[in-house]
Amino acid sequence: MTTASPRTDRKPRFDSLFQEAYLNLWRTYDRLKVVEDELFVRFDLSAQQYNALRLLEAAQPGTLPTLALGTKLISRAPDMTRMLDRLEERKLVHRERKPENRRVVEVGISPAGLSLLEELSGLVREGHKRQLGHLAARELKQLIELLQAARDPHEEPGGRWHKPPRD
Amino acid sequence: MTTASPRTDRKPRFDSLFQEAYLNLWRTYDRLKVVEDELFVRFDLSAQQYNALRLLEAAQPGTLPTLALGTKLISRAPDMTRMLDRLEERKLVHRERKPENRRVVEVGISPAGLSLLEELSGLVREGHKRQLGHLAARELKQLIELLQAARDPHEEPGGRWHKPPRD
DNA sequence: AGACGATACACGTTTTAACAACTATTGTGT
DNA sequence: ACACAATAGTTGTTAAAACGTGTATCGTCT
Repeated sequence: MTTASPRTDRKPRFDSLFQEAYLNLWRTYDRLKVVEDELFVRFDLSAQQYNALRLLEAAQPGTLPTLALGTKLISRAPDMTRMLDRLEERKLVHRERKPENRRVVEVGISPAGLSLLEELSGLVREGHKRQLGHLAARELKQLIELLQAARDPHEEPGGRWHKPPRD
Repeated sequence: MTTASPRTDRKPRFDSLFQEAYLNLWRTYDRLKVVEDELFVRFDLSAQQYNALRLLEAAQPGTLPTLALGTKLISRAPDMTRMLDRLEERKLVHRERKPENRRVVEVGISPAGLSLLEELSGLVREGHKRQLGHLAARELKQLIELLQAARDPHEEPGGRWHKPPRD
């Protein structure tokens, strides 16, 4: 026999605290993503592509092999080739097969790519402020800490995103 | 003149604390999503489809108009019709045009849909535990609070996801 | 009652994502 | 040196997302 009073006693909207946390994470990501996408779409970029350009900028003046770049992205990308095809077509990156190991393709950001990043930098900063500008620095730091702790077991130990041991 | 020592002094990986928080959010969502997707893919479901089924289950024994269901989803879905097409094809939901207002299509979960949810319920619970089981209840609650605060200005006041005023 | 705007979906088309299979190149063991 | 496995990308194919447009229905105003 089930208690059926769908109006008054709010049934616990979540199955567990874990689920509640995850769904809140999902929802929050989705809402904030809207703000960011709205910005990038004006430049025919995805957040992922911007992320790639930023990584290539950071690698300057060096370059990165295609798949190495793929593993550094925030969100995994199973199709680096075509993503870079699109960026190369727009002359934002350049690719070159290395003579000493003809398997790897080195990717670097182009002057056009760098100037696009510069053009975007102010807007991106404003965008992030619109996303989270209402939170105090203390809250932001705490949020970052908790997010790191949340994903910690799901990161590879050596990886770029692994939380450094506190102290 | 720029200080160029790419090895030792780690340049501040983020432009601002806002960006650091958002990218941590993105990364954490992406890592935890992997765990969830891995589960659902075995049943040919997406997290979004599961979410829809859960909402229809909660609406039981009633039904929901197509677009009303769309707005309740965690992540917005601009193509409810075809998503429901797929679920209907698998007999997990049923649809019916209302006679008194022939514009709206009411969607309800089917017995097959309910039994799929039941089959999944244990696995989903385990999945969420694998995602976040390493955090203490106190941390989870704090994380939820912060996530709510983070997205609060981006939610419609009346909406399902709006934070209830504290006290 | 007929015109007009709003509502609720459905559909056509174009981009991406995702997965698997394939090619070229290099390293390794015998 | 030759076979074989491993590496690094690429390409083909299928499925899903995104976006704008189209269609039926209803409400409202005159």
